[in-house]
Amino acid sequence: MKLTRQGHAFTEIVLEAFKFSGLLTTEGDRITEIYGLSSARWKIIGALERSDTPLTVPQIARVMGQTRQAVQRLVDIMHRDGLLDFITNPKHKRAKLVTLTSTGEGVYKKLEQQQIPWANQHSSQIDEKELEITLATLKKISEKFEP
Amino acid sequence: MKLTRQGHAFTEIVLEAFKFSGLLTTEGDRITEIYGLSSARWKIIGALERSDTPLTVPQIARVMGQTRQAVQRLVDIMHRDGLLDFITNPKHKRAKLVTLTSTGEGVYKKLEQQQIPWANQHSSQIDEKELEITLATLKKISEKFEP
DNA sequence: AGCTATATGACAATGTATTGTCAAATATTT
DNA sequence: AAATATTTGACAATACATTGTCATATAGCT
Repeated sequence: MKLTRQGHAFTEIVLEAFKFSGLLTTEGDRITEIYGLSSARWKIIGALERSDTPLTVPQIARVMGQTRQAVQRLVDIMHRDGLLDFITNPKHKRAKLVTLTSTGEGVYKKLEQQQIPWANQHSSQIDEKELEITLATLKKISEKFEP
Repeated sequence: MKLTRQGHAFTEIVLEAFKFSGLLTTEGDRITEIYGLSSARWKIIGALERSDTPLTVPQIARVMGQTRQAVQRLVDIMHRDGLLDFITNPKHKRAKLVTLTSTGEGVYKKLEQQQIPWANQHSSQIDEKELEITLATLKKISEKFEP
């Protein structure tokens, strides 16, 4: 059996996504270092900020496409570090809702101030239409693998 | 400061790439499990197969966008498991060239037989042009972060 | 209401990846 | 040719992430 033209492009996209993810993680680690954070922890904060409502640990995990155990570990550390807080969940006795403390908010705002020009700069040379297609295509593909 | 429209799309692409990478790793782990492999080890084999010439550990790492230490660790394990071999590098006394053993070749062929229909199937519903744009865009962005 | 299935937190084991350091090999500069 | 800088393998420490298991909470079904 042979790869179709689409199958070939798909395969290359997969490999490029792995590489991209690794490079971005390094970049994120670099940006967040001075705040004692990391890419992984930044992503947790980002997921909370981007959500309209407070989230439980498993909900954060689903948004991020990760396991709840991985997220739980990070959330516990960040709680210990004073970045996150747990509030009672009226819907569930065990699954508390995770929120940002004011410290966590502060760090997020600082990082946002760096992230915005970073994103603007790195995307300025690329056609907007192409970026939209890339995003839509990645989402379309991702969906197929969501549990 | 605010995100430009491009900056916004860029940011979403970054988050989607993280998610995509995680989901694919899970998928790859599932596919390779019966051969005693994993996504990470499969990627090593793939990098060797895709290259015209034998590669050293640091070269594999650069292709994959990872650190040489991470790759070295996996290569050593896979050598111990009989999947890879080291051959003398005329250009460098320490940096040996990594090659696939016949066992490693065999596993790769088996995995390829699964990967090809997998890639064809998941990409069949998506416009080829969109896939090409996605790949080109990801590559364009990735470049900016290569060390 | 009671029973079953699923979701969650806690804990442990393992795999994956980065950072840091050192000595040896190679490349570059002077 | 010699001095200096970079690359590489080896080793260690740490961070990140998945899988598996158990007890408990919730949801769904009969």
